[in-house]
Parts: sequence; C-alpha cells; structure tokens
Amino acid sequence: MNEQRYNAIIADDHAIVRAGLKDALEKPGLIEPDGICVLAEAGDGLSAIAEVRKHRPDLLLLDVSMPMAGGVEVLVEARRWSKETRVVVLTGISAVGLVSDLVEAGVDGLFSKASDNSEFYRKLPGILRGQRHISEHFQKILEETPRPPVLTDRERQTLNMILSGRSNKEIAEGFGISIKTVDKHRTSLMQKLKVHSVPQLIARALKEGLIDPSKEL
Amino acid sequence: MNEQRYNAIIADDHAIVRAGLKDALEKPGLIEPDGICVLAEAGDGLSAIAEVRKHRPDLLLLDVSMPMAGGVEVLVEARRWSKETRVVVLTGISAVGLVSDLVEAGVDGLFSKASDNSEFYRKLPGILRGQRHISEHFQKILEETPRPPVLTDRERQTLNMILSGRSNKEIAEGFGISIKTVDKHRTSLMQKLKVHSVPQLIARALKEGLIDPSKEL
DNA sequence: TGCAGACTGGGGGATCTGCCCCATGGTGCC
DNA sequence: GGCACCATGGGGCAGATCCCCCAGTCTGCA
Repeated sequence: MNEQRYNAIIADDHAIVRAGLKDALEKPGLIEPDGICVLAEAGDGLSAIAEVRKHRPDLLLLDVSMPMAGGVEVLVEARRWSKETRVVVLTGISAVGLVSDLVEAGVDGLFSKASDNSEFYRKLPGILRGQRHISEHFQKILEETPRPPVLTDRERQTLNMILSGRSNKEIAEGFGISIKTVDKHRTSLMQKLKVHSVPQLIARALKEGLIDPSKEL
Repeated sequence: MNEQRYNAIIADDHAIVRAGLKDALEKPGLIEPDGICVLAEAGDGLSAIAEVRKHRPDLLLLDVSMPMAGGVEVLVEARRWSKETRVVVLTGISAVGLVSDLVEAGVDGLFSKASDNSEFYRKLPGILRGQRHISEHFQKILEETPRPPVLTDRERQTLNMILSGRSNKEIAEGFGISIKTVDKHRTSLMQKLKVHSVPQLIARALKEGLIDPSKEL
C-alpha cells in the first residue's frame, strides 16, 4: 500500500490558506504516515488547471471561489487532463446550487472551511485510496434544501447580465436579440425563482449562490 | 527587549486559516525568535471579543468577514476592553469603504489574504513593538480610488432596503413615510453613485462594499 | 412521426421607475 | 439672521418594468 508517497497540488486564492494546507499535508503522521508531497500551488483557476496538466498529481485540493475560473470549471478541466487525480474541494460557501453542481460533477471529497479540520484530516487518506466523502454539513444541505430550479442557458446568461446592472434594452443589444425575448427570459427567471422584481431577483440569486459573487469583488 | 514571549488571539471563521496562522505565529524564528503564544481562537466576532476581554492579549489577528460581528465592530469593541492589544486585520476583500473604515478606526496592521505572506511575516514584529503597517496593496487602493460618496443615514437605510429586494412602496411602508420621500432618497443615492437604475445601484454597492455582503450569505 | 422544451418575437396594459419641477420644516454653522 | 443640508411630501411624465396573451422555428427524444 505504501509503495510511494502521495503528491498533491493546492489551489486557493489566499496565500495563508495555501500555507496552512501545505503544512497539514506535509506533516508526517497527520494525514499520511510519511506526509503528502505538495508539488505545486496555484492562486487562480487557470494556473490550477495548468499545474494539474503538468504534474498529474494524485490529489488536487481546490477552493471554489478563485479568480479566472471557479470550482466546477476547474474540476471538469482537471479531470479532462488527468483522470486519475482525486479532486477534493474545500469551500466556505454553502449555497445549494454550488454544492449540488460539485457533487454531480463527481467531486471526490467536499469539506467546509468553516467546520473543524479533523473531519478533513480523517477522511483524506480514504479518498486518496478511492473512497468518496461529502461532509455531513453538505449532505444535510442537499437533503433538506429544495433543489433550486434548473435554469436554461439563456436564462443563466440573462441573469448574469441583470446582476451586472444591465437593462433589458442593453441585454437585447448585447445578445443581438429582441427586447421582448429578453423580457420573456427575465419573466421565466422570476417565475422559477418566485420573485416579482429585479431587486428581489438579485437578492435571491446572491443568497442561493446561483451566480458567482466572487468575480464582482 | 525579549523580556517575555508575545501572545495572541486568532479570529477567523475558517478553521483551516486559524490552523495556518497558529502554525506561523508559533513557529520559532519565523516571526519572533521564540514564536508567539496563541492563547485562544475564535470562529465568530462575538467570541473574538469575549476572548480579548478574558486574555487581554498583545495581538488580535482578525478576519473581517465573520458571523455575528464583522471587522470594524470587533476592532472598536476589542479596543474598549483591552487598549494595549495590537489589532491586525487580514482580509480577502479590497473594497475601499471597508479599508478606509478600518484605517480610520485605527487598525495597527492591515494585510491582504490574497497577497504573499512574507510581507505579513516581516512586518508583524514591528507592529508588536508599536509600529503601524498598512499593506501597499491597500495603500494604493486608498490613494487611487476616489473616496466613495458620503451617504446620509436615510440614504444608507434606503440602500440596504433596496439591496434586500424591497420596492419603493415596501420601503415607504416599512419606514412609515411617503413613497415620494423614498423616491427622493433613491434618486439622491443614484446621483451620488452615478448610476441610473436599481440594478446598477445594486451592482455598484456590492462592488464598492458599501454594504455588508456577508450577512446575505 | 409526433411531442416537449428552448429560443425567438410581437401586442397590450397596469404598474413602477427615474427624474424633473415644487414646497415646508428642522438643524447646525458662520 | 442667513445659509446649507437633510428629511419630508406632492405633481407630472417619458420610459421601463412585469406579466398576460399569441405564434413561429429548431433540437432532441421516445
């Protein structure tokens, strides 16, 4: 079983988090008897993908909110280039949409940044050997929270335009379609999300994590 | 100079960040020759204040986005109970409003979570001995970014209502004033923020950090 | 082959917004 | 006292919204 040390890549936009994770992974006896070798670190989604392509590591430790590319995108891209890499996501966000997206995309491990680290330390060895573990915190969310409505492509695009402050007319010009069509998409959105105005739509979208709030900040 | 080891309290809502910071502070030679003694950790603003009252540490290492109470509130409360405690804030948010609030509240150190840790490690000893250091990244923001306009009380209240999805009519009913007055406040807000619609207003407010996005999530 | 669903587009109308006009009080400041 | 500023409230109006109605095309699926 111990024919070699496992190796890993850490991706998080905060240097302090990377340092903490690196320490924990490398420390002999904490997770693995000999520690886990950290091959590289990445501060944004694109370089995370690049590092995975280069090193094809046993493990990719991933944050969801990163510049350039976020959780799910990085996950599927990493899988494309390195099928054997186990992908474990650490996140501070508990929005249902994000969590279910990650689980459906086939993430191997999902842990909350807020909760205690011990669960993460305990489960990681099993994940490296092929098991899968979704933190109880997220399992509860997936069970309890009603699945948010499925948005079509155009609806999602429209929603993002609305969230960045565009009016119907501007969106119509941007997409090269009629105002009435944009109006239709917006109306469908509001029906699905059970709101009755743009301000409510925005408030709801932010709370549900239907869009990526990181890129705004 | 080395009559005793410095001690500190760490406040951050993410256990991994706390672990990383604890490691760095305690490691002899990295920041202090003998390391810094971590007296306690806190996962939210209220317990952070409680721990400061109990231990009156030399240093409070603080995150801005925490449950129960955020950066500036914790800072001023900590000062009230322990005037000698040096308060150093680590943040991932670069919104001008937040940064200038912290600086004006008299924070002793301000560093970005995203940037390299070495600056933090290098400057902390000086801060413990009475110096003050605002990361260049934030200094640049303070200089370059025009100070966001000063909002009146009613304007700020109105803004928060708008951001939580209320219409003019709902806000008027909530405040017990006329729709026209709400309209007036909203119009003033939009003039000050140089936008021309509620969606733009929300997008701008989120980007500028004029309001607290943490309580939404 | 049909059929559901997404995307497209238009008509119409009640309502709300965005922004101009106006006026009345209160407060703080020189 | 005058002046600036805030908060209050009203009239009015062009334009945008919210939400009905309608219909065509195209794609994927049973």
